[in-house]
Amino acid sequence: MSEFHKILSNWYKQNKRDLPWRLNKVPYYVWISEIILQQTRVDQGTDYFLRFIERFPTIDSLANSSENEVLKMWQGLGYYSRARNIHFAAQQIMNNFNGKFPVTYPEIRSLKGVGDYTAAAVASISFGLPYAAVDGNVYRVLSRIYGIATPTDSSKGKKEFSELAMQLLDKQNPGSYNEAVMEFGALQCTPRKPDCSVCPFEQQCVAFNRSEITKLPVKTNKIKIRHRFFNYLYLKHEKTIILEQRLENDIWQNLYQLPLIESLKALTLEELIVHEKFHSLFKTESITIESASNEILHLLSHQKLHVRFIEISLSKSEINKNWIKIAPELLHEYPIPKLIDNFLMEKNRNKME
DNA sequence: AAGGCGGGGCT
DNA sequence: AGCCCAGCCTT
Repeated sequence: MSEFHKILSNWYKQNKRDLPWRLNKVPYYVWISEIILQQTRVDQGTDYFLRFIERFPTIDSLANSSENEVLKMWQGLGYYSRARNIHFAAQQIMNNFNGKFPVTYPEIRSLKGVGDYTAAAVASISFGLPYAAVDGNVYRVLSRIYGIATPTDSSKGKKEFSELAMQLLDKQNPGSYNEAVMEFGALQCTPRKPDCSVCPFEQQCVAFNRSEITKLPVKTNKIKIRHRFFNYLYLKHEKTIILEQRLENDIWQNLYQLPLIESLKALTLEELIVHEKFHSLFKTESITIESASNEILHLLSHQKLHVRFIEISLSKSEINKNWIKIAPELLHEYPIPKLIDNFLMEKNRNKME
């Protein structure tokens, strides 16, 4: 056992967390946990994992559910393509692998939503196969200990780090090795303010010895924020409410929302009612706005949404084709962005009073 | 190679 | 306000 493995495994024994997907390494559970944890903190994903496997205990039950049901379990977690891909991949397993979770790296990698990282994680943790999982934690830990300044979001960097990770991999215990590096990155070698005074790698850590902890890892990517203006219509028709599905290739794809008028800038109510999209939604001109909320700012990683809710009473003749008319009691069946859900919950609560 | 995709926590 | 999180897919 190399010095690196010795230090790491010793640290892991003392600091390993009890996480639900570590109790039972069946591939289905490991797979679901890895998808949920993509770009998602353990604290945020844990409850989702427990609810997901309770609702869909087997690959078969997942494959035979509707996409709406799967998206509903994902509501509030973000990056919803993960849920759509999980659903699709469950059907891949039923159709291509006879309902048995695939047992080789290339087969696992062929599942929709499973990239190099997730394939390596599942293959090593569930099947003991010698593949190094390289995630954000691994980039950070290796870049610091070995003093590597190659940008982790470049193809050169991805290649360099994955090759180093494969060299370091403990091929006798690839699963626990991968888990240990990631756990070390998550708990000890943290992105900001790591407590290097209690780090077992303090002696050999290149970044620490050069006082370059805050400089590593290097990322070049700079994200640009796009501003968007959403005017949501809360249309009341007798006791029902109106939803529509977002089918565009955009945020919240396939989730449901209130009918939306997006504009290029913030609109006054006067500007809204003469807006082209507003007119195209309604057959008659006699629409009156009952009330409108102030602008709510909703922040996404790449977008800043300026959102307003417009309340309108509707006559029956004005139900649009693409609109779904539902009773409020059925809202729990529809996957809805958290932003919309919060608004509707608030409306419902007021009604109860 | 670059851009798009959520929501939340931390500094 | 900016960065990051057990990344992946599309163009």
